Amino acid sequence: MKIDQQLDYLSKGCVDVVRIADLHAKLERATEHGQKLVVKVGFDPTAPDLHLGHTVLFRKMKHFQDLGHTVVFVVGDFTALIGDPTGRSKTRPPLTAEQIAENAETYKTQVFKLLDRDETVIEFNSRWLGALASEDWVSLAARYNVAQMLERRDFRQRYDKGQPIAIHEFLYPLAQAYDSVHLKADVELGGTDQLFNLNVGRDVMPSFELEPQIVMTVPLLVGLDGVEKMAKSSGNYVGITESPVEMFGKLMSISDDLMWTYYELLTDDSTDTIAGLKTRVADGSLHPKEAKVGLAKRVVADFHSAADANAAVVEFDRVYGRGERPSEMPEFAMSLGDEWKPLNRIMVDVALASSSSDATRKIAGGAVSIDGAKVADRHWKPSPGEYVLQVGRRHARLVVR
RNA sequence: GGCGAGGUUGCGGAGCGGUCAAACGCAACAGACUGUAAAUCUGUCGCCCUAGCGGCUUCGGAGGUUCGAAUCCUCCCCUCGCCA
Repeated sequence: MKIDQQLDYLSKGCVDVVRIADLHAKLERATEHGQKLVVKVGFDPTAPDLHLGHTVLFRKMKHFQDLGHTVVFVVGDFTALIGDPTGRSKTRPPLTAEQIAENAETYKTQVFKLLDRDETVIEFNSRWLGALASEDWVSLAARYNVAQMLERRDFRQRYDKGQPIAIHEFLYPLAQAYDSVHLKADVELGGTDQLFNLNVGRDVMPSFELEPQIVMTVPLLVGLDGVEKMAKSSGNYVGITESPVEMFGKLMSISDDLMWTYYELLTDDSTDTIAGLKTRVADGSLHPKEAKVGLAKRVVADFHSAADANAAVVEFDRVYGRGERPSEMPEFAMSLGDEWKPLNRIMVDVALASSSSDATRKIAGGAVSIDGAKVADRHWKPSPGEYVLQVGRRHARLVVR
């Protein structure tokens, strides 16, 4: 691949690249001498609830791996003691060594769905940060100054408002920078919120007689609603351990506009390829739905398998295209011997309604059907057998004995 | 520390003694249309039941005045502006 193509591939979707010319030079040199770049990415060992948003960064790591570079996955077990002051001022509860190990393990299993296990180096920064002597910390701290620290937005704001900034908070960026020094990083990747921290590494490295690392940031992924950033708490996320069918369905529900962002951040397609698809959709030669199916299949295949993705397409088509029943639905059993339950209560049990009042409304609104036939009576009495309860397109199977 | 504004159903925001489960907008949910897209239109949007001009719990918290309070009084808690 030509250097320019490499640059294009590596910087696709990135918000910041500091600096692109330096990256160009490094790539050139690496190619010439057959060397690999050391690409470093740090992770807080907090409980990972991974969703597609996190994979944007993983994928960027993969891109470097695709071009033969070495990716170092740094678990910030030492820096976690400080707690990154970025963003909210919430103090994080300290993690035990077991928790850290466990979280790191979870990360790994998820991350290796995208990354090549054999080509990824995993490090814990306590290994070198924990070994620093007091003199080393003094020396490290001497390489940066307060004015530089205050360039960071949240430090600046707090300082201006007279809110406290604990001294140890300044150590976080420095420790992270030292990671880069220790690893002799060529590139450090992170989210846009990490820009300052990454730049500190860049600033400090020359004083250790190292070439400053290239800093690259990837954006936050917008959630399914197309508005808020993807977050579990907003309910607009796709968890990477979700089933193929769920994942596929969620991706099919995004807007056409959002699809392009997802193409950019969740696939390895080149910017040219994506631009091509966009043109074809615009001129009508490619149906937007097909473009979306393509996207959804790719994502499902990444976290499951191609076969799972194909099965998800078939299933999706059956349920939403032809309105047939899904092959799998949550199943619930009830026994007629139990206390009598009206339909609205059953719906709550079957998780098709949040309360019996809600269920009643849905029945009154004509949204509920049993075995495909609309029900208007909330006192529907089941007799032994198997039923498919439905609220809109949501299904549940009820087994009565 | 001083002065001022305010805390209402997911959010925003009306209401200022009864007819208030509380206007309106957004979000959400369901229906129509469709490509589970967008846009649009319709309905719903506290909880409970044997479903009724039904019962119960809500308007920061605790008391009180009233036949009756989200609305009035007292105390408390919290938030936000401005001045020190």
